Amino acid sequence: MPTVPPPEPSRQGGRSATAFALLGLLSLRPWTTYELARQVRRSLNWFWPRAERQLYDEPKRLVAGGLATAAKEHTGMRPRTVYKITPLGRHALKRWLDEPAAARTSEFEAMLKVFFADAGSLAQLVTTLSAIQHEATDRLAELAVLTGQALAADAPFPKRLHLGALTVRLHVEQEEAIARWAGWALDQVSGWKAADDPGAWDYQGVLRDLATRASG
Amino acid sequence: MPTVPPPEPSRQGGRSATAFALLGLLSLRPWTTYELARQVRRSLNWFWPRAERQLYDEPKRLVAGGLATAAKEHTGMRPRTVYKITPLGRHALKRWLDEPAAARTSEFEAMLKVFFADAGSLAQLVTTLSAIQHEATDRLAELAVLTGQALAADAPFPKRLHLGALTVRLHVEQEEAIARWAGWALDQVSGWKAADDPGAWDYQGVLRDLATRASG
DNA sequence: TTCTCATACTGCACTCCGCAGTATTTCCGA
DNA sequence: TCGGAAATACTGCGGAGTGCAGTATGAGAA
Repeated sequence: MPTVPPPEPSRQGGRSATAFALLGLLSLRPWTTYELARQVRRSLNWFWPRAERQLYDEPKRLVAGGLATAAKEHTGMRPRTVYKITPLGRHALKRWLDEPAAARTSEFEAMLKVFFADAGSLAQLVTTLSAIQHEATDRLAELAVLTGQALAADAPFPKRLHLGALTVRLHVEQEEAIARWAGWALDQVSGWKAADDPGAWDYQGVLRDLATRASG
Repeated sequence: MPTVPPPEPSRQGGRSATAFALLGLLSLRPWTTYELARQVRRSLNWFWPRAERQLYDEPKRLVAGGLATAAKEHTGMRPRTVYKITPLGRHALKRWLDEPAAARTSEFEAMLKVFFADAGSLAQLVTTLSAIQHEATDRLAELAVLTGQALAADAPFPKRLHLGALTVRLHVEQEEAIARWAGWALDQVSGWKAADDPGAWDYQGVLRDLATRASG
């Protein structure tokens, strides 16, 4: 038996997940690029963050592939482009749902600083941990606002709230987990002598606990 | 008075966080690029994933900036490069710890599929949720192995285990949170009529609950 | 009427990635 | 002891994605 060459599935016609993210939004209604950018920032940013710059290029590729159409419109002298999904686009979207998704990845520079904290001072470590905690509580506040808006009577897509409820719940739990962890970590390091000297802190006990939790 | 030009702090001499990730490893001991790549895969991959390709280019930039030195060695005919941190490199690493870290971001394509699940079938949604759950439990198993290895008597950096304990604990809790969420989500959708029709499911109740949790 | 903010983009340089390609060495089993 | 697989040790290329700067017009508020 050969050892695992399952070659990373090479997506739907070679299109990126970003393409399908935008196609997904286009399946709800037509948008201008600017609106698309705002919507990505509001919702998709939580699990598929992309720079605004990208959001001006990607729809052009969708049009080139026949998954969307572009209509040039005007607001006075100012031109704008409105994108609309095609039947081919809807079909591609459905098929994309069947393909295995890429593995989750996250970039967390602050954890890099925690991991290499022994190159600096205990004060630096405490500052980094506090910043992590702040970021998490800020995001929780943002999620609260978002959820409130979604519940308002004039919210944009009432027929899709069930999916919003699923996704938002994950993000709230993630942020809660991070905030809790940061609080715990701050508590633990308060007993350390230095960033490279945990004093009497029982890290072995913590690790043993994690080893069993993770395998159970 | 001008409005907000606090220009994003433009990292330590314009170097990327990836540069400091490798510099952090080099602060522990000298490594060859290949070893560096393996170590990044084993540890940093959890919070700072980078492709192997990148890890062959980045050390060259460190050398160009005087933060590391490169020594050409040989294993028989096969050449290899060993990188070593310089005093300037250690200094830069310390100063990097003082700068605010970039915001956390995560790419989670499967959640994109959950969010746009109403473009497809309920079966597709269930498959996606199961895959998410599997990925989380796989990672928990991986973390258990890693933790076990770290506790072994001949583990590589015994003086740094306290930092490992902090970081691993976050990852375990994150994966647990995702696995729990996926289980809950599978349970909820089992009562749905279709991906675009949640039947009698009380998503409003879920959202109201989240709104208060997130703001509390 | 002036100023600010929102709208609506493009170009450029750079980082980073995936893939393919090219060697050599080491190890393990037949 | 010989052969093949896996580990070691890289480079080149094209494309995705980013951040920043730059260029307009329109709408609303002071």
